[in-house]
Amino acid sequence: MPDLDEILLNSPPDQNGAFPKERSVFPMLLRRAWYGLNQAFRRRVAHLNMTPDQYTVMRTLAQGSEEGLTQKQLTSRMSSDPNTVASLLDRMERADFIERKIDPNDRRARRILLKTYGYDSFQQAKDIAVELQREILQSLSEESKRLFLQELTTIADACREAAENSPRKSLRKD
Amino acid sequence: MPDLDEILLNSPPDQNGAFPKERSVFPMLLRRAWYGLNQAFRRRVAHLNMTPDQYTVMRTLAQGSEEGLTQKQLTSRMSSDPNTVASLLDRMERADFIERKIDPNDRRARRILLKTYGYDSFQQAKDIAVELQREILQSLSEESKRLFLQELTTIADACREAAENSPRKSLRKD
DNA sequence: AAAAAATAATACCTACACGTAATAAATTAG
DNA sequence: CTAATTTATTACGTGTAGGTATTATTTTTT
Repeated sequence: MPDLDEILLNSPPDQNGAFPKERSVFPMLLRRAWYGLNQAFRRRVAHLNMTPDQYTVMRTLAQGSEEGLTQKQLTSRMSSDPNTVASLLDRMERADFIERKIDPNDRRARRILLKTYGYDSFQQAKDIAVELQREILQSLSEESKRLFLQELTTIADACREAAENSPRKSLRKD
Repeated sequence: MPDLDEILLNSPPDQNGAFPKERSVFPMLLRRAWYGLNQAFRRRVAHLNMTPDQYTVMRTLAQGSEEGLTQKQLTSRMSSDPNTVASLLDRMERADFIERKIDPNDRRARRILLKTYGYDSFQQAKDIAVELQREILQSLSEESKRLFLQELTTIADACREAAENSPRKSLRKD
């Protein structure tokens, strides 16, 4: 007795009436893609003593303004969470990748800056990231790739949207 | 000075010559989609005292055979890792969702079975999962949805492939 | 301008990802 | 048939996701 998801989304049963062994349901596919991508990248940059998420921070910083980004800005640009970003930055500070400076305009905020060592490590990791991305996207034709990235943009926005419309507990102020 | 990824993958600059604020690079999009999906689902099933990954376990078990699955099988079907699955199952056992029985044919292996409470919780979560999925995929036309799931299957496989071709450290036996 | 509300970050907690090493049972080799 | 090897799981460590509560500073209200 297949579930609803299967009826909605799965590939049709094969000649034996069995469903293909790897479920083609959307969350499962996204899971496979995300974990696969991360595992590949984690292994390829391990020698730089850097993790995939730390690379994401550096990449975001490198694209940010000269005066650095606040943790708030980082959190938003990375589609992440303030708690996660804070502990990520703790480790990156200890690793000498970045430094935190208090924002002169708002002393609650900290501006995050890439240090020289961080920037150099980032440059090396970037080549690896670009190559990995190329390898993976190569599995689609030029046309499919274009469509896929477009559709994925729509889906990513819909996921964000769904998250925002699913309140944490209660947003009521009693 | 935009990086290579931008040249390869980003949307073109807007009228002011600036790149759109949300990067359209593949890993960033995948990140947004995955975290958004999980956050939405986590919040919607929080009242069932269940996490997204625990749901994935239950879903996989519910689709498995009558005699349950071994942790090895679970790990593979979830595209996960033996360590992660072991600790996930520890918590689910304590929560009374599942039970572990030693496989009579291979006493190294444990067969995981959904308990009644787990099955009932799963049934409730499933409706929420199906609805969420519907909401998200609704953002694409029928045709785009079909194409997208097809392309995502290809990409997910390519990611898995890349991970497997990126060895952990050395696989040489000296 | 003092009190109240909002905001940036942290502290602390549980859950998960995944690496290395250990353990135990099954399989294979000599 | 015992020894070496492979295999399923666990033990333990570090890093990330994200929840609630607290702290420090701004901004708003009266």
